Amino acid sequence: MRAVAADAGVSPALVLHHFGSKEGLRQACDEHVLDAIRSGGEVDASALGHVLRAATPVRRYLGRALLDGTEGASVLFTEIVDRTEEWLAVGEAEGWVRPTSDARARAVTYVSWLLAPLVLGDQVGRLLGGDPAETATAVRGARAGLEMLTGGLFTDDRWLTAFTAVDERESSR
Amino acid sequence: MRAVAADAGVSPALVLHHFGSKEGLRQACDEHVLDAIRSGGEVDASALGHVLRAATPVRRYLGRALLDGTEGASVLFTEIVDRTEEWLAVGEAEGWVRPTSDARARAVTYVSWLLAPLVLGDQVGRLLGGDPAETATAVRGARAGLEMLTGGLFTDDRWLTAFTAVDERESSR
DNA sequence: ACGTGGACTGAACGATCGTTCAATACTCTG
DNA sequence: CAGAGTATTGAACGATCGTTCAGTCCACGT
Repeated sequence: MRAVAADAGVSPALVLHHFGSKEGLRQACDEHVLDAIRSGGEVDASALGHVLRAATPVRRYLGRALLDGTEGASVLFTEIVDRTEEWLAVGEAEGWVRPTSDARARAVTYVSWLLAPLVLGDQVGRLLGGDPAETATAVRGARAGLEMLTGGLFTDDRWLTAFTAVDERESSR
Repeated sequence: MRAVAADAGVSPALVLHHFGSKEGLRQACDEHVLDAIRSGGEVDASALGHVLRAATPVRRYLGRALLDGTEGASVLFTEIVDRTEEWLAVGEAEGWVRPTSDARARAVTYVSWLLAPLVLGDQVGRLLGGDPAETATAVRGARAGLEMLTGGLFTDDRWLTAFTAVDERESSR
């Protein structure tokens, strides 16, 4: 509270006066960040660019909220997953998305992948180029990701079959 | 400190006696979690199973450490990325990994994808089945991920070209 | 001009935090 | 059994936390 007030150049008491409590301020921050993300058009996979280009503070805050399980963040996550699942279903029907055995799991995993560089932004940025706030860094990772999603990373299904074997061995134990 | 001591059934003073300070306890936790992960054999992509099956508290702690930029967690992240890049290079040479235009970015993105369900474990678990601690839930997501990496998600390169177009338009502005 | 309401502040309160310290209980070695 | 070292504790200290409150300053409608 005192740090926030100092950054804003006001007294701690004023922050309380406007937001009621610390929790009130936190909810206001949630709404602000969530609105900032949603305002980038419809919340679906096409928002990729907006999310990746989001300013670093917003990225950090969203990552923290997602991890802490904030109610607003959970709602946003579910929202993105639902729309992504629909979007992938359309693609499947139109033939530009491969069929899957578990549409829900694929949508959830896809979204978590989409959000991964966002949550792990500091780590990714550190290894991909000095400035984590630099857009070019995020773009570089995004291109690498799209390459993997287009045509795949592996040329055969050796890891998929290996995983299946391991999984069956584990679960039968 | 007091909560940790209460959970351990001892006094707060004893925790300080053993770990010196709160920071000392935190570093000890870092080492414990990191060792627990590393003990699952070599730290490379084959550790996928171990990481995914790690107990939920460890997962949560690692996620938080990764996000907070703990030194130990940063070292671990870099370590995994380096070994993954080597591993992918071998696969590329042997023909079971597709070539890429940016090996480093691909390794970083791959690792962040690997860690995503781990960091976002609560969200993923919530949408994939009631119990986030349940192994079956993580396995379901892992299979969906491997499917996407094997043969790809998209059947053509429409999104890759679309992304390239958007990126060039943005960067020329 | 006046007063009413909201923006805004400084000081303080109680709670909680990490930490210190003297003192006690316990467990070995000689 | 005596003694040394370790484990363990309760109480307290100072710092920081979110919050309260009485009061000041300022803008604006009548």
